Amino acid sequence: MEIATPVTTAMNSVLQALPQTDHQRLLAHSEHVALIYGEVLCEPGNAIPYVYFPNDGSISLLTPVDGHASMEVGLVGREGMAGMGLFLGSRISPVRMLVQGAGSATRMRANAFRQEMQRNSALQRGLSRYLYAFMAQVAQTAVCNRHHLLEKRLARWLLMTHDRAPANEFHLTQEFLAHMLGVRRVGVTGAARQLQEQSLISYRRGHIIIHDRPGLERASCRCYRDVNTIRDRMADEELVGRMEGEGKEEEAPADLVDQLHP
Amino acid sequence: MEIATPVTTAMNSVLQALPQTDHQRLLAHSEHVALIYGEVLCEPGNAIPYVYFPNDGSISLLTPVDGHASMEVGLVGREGMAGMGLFLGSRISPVRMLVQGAGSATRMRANAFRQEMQRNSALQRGLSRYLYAFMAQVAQTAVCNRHHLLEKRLARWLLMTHDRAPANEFHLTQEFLAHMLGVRRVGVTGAARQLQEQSLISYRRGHIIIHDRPGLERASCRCYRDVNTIRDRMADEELVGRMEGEGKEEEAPADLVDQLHP
DNA sequence: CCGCTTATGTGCGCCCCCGAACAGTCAGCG
DNA sequence: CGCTGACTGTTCGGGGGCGCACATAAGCGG
Repeated sequence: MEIATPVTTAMNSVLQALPQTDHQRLLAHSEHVALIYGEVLCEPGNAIPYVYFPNDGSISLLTPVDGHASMEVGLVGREGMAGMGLFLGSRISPVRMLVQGAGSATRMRANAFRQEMQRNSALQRGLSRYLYAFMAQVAQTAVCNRHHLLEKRLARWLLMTHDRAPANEFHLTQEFLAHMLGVRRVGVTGAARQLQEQSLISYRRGHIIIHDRPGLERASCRCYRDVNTIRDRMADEELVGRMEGEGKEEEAPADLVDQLHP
Repeated sequence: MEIATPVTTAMNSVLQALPQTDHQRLLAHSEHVALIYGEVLCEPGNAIPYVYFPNDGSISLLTPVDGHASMEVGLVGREGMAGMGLFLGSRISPVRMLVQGAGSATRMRANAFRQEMQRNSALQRGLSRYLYAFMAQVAQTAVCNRHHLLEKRLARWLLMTHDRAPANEFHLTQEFLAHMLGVRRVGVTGAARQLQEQSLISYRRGHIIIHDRPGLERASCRCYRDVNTIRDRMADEELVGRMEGEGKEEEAPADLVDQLHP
């Protein structure tokens, strides 16, 4: 199951999965806000003012490098929440939170969230599951940065953004893209042109249109699929867990040699 | 505060921070095991048989790339636990768990851990805090992979391993190192020689000796320091939180332009 | 229609790292 | 003592991405 193709009336998945009463109480302490392209919701090292549950659009999490530059390590859409530091017991964000795809979100003040979280075990479970998937995303980004060509990474990035966007087209400059991917703008120019020559996308002065999603998936590295697989497996496991209770354990050791010399 | 220089009689920090009664009950369901260099504790996609609380030595977490190769995204020593998937509600590990520095650990079966975790809120808090620091480590690895030269990344890796090792020297081949860093072995040969020429380390047939730790820190990229800073800030925050209860919030928006054109 | 800003495109030299193949060297063991 | 396997060192061409500088073009306000 994918995040599904963009729809106009989306709703945050974490909130949606909550029992009705929990959901209502949480909404009572929240507000609905627009996410504006380029807006910075929190700087690294600062206290987190709000947590955000995106409905559509997406929030990019950026880690600083060498004190000044910064690049994307994860992307939050309606499948999750931005401000997970609070969930883990810190008021301080280690990352920059940047609106990368315009849209809307439900937001909640830090203190309200902390209180709600303590008494709402369904919310805890939902966010734990999300965190598992998110960590897989960050880890995959780490290896992807190291191994894959820019063109494939760009394709993956566009797919991830498209999954979380309300439409097939969105505002997005090459300068911005270069910043996210941690490369030069001219690098993006070249990679984007190659995707355009394959009729997968088209772009024009900060406006990108996705034409051929399946083609884009083929042009992307496996990381896109692998991250989705891990997320969906987690979701399946949750369902099974609810139905049959506790499962059984399993051993699975091997040796390094198998990896180094397959 | 650093992880501190290696000592012979170390104890896992997460366990140590628990109240006496919690600690005892947890140990009653655990066992002490040796960590053997090169041992694979869990393969990605498999059920997690045990969680490990290292006392000394370290466990490397590896994410697969393109289905076969895999490289390190995080390192677990006595500051944490391996098998965090269980903490987040999944029985399945998304990463390979590989013993990278020989030593010892306290381990616990998956089911026992899940039961203990549910009723032990001190353990939950401790692991949440650790997870926060660990996520920062993974995120930093992602940007580090993208931006920093091999020599600096190697220095960082050696420092991280040294922090978690019981001695100033440890078994470690260049082939292994190349695997962790996601580069060719010959690349490691060159980078390691440069560190050796600066008298920071010496190595010989799978045996590395750290000679000049401060020098190694200077040769490393800032990522080493930055990750430690985040971890320590989290620890401080926890102490303050315990003493004065709830704090106050803070706003901190800015604009992307500040980042792109500082 | 003009000029300014923003966004995209091109060219050039450079260098780190890649892939592959091969040579040297130490350790352990029969 | 010599064999064998494991570990380290060297070389070569190639290419992706870098930093820099400059050229073009689309939007926008006056």
